[in-house]
Amino acid sequence: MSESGKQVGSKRRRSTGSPTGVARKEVIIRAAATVFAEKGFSNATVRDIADEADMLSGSLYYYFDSKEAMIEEVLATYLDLTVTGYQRAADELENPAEALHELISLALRGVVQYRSEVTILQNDWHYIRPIASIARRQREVEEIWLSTLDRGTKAGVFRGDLDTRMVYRTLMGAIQAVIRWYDPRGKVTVDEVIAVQSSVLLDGIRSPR
Amino acid sequence: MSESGKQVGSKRRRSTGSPTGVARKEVIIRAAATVFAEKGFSNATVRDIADEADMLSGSLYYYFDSKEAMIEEVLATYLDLTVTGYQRAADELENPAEALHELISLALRGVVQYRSEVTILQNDWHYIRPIASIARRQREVEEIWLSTLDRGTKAGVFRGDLDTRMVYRTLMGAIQAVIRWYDPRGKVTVDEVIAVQSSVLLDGIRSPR
DNA sequence: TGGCACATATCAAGCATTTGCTCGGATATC
DNA sequence: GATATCCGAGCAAATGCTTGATATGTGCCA
Repeated sequence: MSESGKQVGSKRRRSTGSPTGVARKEVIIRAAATVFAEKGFSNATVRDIADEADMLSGSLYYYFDSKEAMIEEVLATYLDLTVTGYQRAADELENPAEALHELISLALRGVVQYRSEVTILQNDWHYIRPIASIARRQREVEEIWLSTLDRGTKAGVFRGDLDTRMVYRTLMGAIQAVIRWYDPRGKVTVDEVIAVQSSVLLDGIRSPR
Repeated sequence: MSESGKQVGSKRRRSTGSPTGVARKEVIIRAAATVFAEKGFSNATVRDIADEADMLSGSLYYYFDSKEAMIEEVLATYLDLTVTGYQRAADELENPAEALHELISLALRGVVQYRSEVTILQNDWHYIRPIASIARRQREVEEIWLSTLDRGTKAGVFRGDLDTRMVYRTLMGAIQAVIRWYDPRGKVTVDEVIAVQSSVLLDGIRSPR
């Protein structure tokens, strides 16, 4: 928020080749994401972030109003992508089981791809919860999942004896916890994780034949 | 660590009635647990803890060497109770499905009962991971669960096509996430949560008949 | 019983460091 | 020369922890 017209210089490039304008801001955001994920929000210093972005801490404040404004922008992009991704999947797939499988798959790929963002979102939940713009988007996510689950229950594909919201939270808990143990450099592939989790979770809520 | 003979005064009680010795230490530990859970480790100040324990920050250092020593003791008790509880359940119940059901149930009750400790364990995982004594106990927990799962797989009760460790982490993720949404003052009882989660998770890994 | 030495427990004050953030000025680009 | 960008220095507040003094209750011996 409170962006002005400073993007004017975004297309310029100084002879040294170091980024300016929007590009520089992106560098800072990436640096902040890395540092926040590594040390946690309140333990990461603006000096750490500046180091990672190859500048001095004072210079950060040319682009951001505060440390908190940085975390907000770090998470905004990820949440936007997530919401629109879920929305499309839920809209396009009529079969509720297929839709849910796709949601689970998308969620897991997101967790792996946006490792820093998800880590921050979990570890610094206390800090983040009060930020309205982020809470709103998480509510949107919840609604998409809930409606998919409800759709499946009404269609008789999913068991009807379970509280939908509780099921949602159970699924999300299992999925998001992946961030704490999955090692992208290890032997296990994302697809294997998707296979195991969607298998366990889907079988757990499917109607008994 | 490095306790001397200061427990001599544990049974004493000064005329004011304020606790001393071991009792006072317990008060501080409870205060620290509350504050750490509320604000996160690095954001909680020793002055916050002292306030909660009705004393001045300097006095804390009569009982503890450092702020980090406090979080260590806060978690030690909870982890001890958890490990022994799991161990007994796994030993006593021969039927793997029953044993796993009991483990899930114990875990969920623990999450609700030791809310502060579990919250800390999750939010400040970065701080805590390096603490050897805690990492060791968490490994013990993992082993108990894994052996129960393996037992069930060998007995044909649980599906054999899933990586056991991945299943364990999926279950644990779902269970521990409960801390973020369960409200003990709400309408939902712990038993209902146990019912839903054990139902979903157990059905998810049970062998198809 | 009274009084004294002692260990326990807490305070009050403050020190050194770290932290988020500010600001005037330098530098480069057009 | 104007604009965009970044530096360098530093300030005010907060934080973990230390320290010397002080109070409080206990055991002991005359």
